[in-house]
Amino acid sequence: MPDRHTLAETEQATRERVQHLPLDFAASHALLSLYRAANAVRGHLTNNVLRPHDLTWTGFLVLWTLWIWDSMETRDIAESVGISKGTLTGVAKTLAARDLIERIPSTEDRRLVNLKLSPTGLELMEEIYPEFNKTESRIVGDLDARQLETMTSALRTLVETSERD
Amino acid sequence: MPDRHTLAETEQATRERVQHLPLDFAASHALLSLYRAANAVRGHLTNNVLRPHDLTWTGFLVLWTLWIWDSMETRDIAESVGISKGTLTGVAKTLAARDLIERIPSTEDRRLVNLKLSPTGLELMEEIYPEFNKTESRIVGDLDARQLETMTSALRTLVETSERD
DNA sequence: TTCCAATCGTTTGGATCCGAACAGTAATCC
DNA sequence: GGATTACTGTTCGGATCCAAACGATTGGAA
Repeated sequence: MPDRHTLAETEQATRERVQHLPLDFAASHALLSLYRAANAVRGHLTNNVLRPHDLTWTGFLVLWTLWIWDSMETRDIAESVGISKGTLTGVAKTLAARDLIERIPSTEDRRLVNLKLSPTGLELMEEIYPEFNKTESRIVGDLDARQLETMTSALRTLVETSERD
Repeated sequence: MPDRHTLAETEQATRERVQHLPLDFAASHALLSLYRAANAVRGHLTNNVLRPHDLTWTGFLVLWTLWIWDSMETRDIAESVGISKGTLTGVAKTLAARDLIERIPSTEDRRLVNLKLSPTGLELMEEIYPEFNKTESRIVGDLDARQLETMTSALRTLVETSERD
């Protein structure tokens, strides 16, 4: 059992290392925790729920977005999922090859392409999502309602602040 | 201006879409916010602070880890940064090619390799980190101390819960 | 009408990332 | 002490990811 560094130990070491500089430790620790949490949650959901169905995290997010919004233009999907347009092209190609989504070129504006969940894709989402959500529920299970609400609200603020500039 | 979907609109649409299923909406919204926030913050810091110095997010995290802990075995660095061993090999190669880190094979156990910040790397970190932290501070600036503390604590709990199983 | 700037999705090149397979080294078992 | 097991960092193939360059299309300006 190697002695790995816990989050708390890392924070302590950080403080000692740069003690002489006028830094905002609270901000640093908060964002380090943010990054680690997102990584851990993503990894956990990917390995335990998505991988058995041969789905990628990004691929799942695209399917989920199409499930919620029925049909969307690719530019909006990319922005919603948080990936670049170029990345979406590749992901969509992979999903389309498995008949999970359909590509529907717009007739009004021939530059645009809409994506839509196929019947197979819809079926897959209705099978997977309850399981996915059950795992989500378990992950946040150690937080009480007040903590969860405050955290969610704070995270939303971070999104707005980061994207504002 | 295309009408993109905000986080709140997405949550509302989600609720309507899967209303008939017994789901944990609070958990779903919390983790969606978590993922979006991590992505937004990472993108903002990468574009505004790291890119001008030609540094990758992952590369910066490795440098930062070595800065805090002086020297580390690669397995611990990978675990600390949250990437696989194979990924670290590539990142370390890139950083070593720019003379930002040094590879130091262990004499006791010849399987092990230690990484260490080079003088150039140390200089770079002392230049970049104050700027990095200033941006971090601005990102969390819209949260009061209580919110920030609750959020950080909740995120730590998520890390532990996710990695426990 | 005729440019021309804006915007779409795609392609390209390079870096990142993972899981699995791998060779080398260390530790353990019998 | 010799064989097995465990663990290290590396390599490999395939998918993801981004920024930038690109061709196609649109719509407004001259």
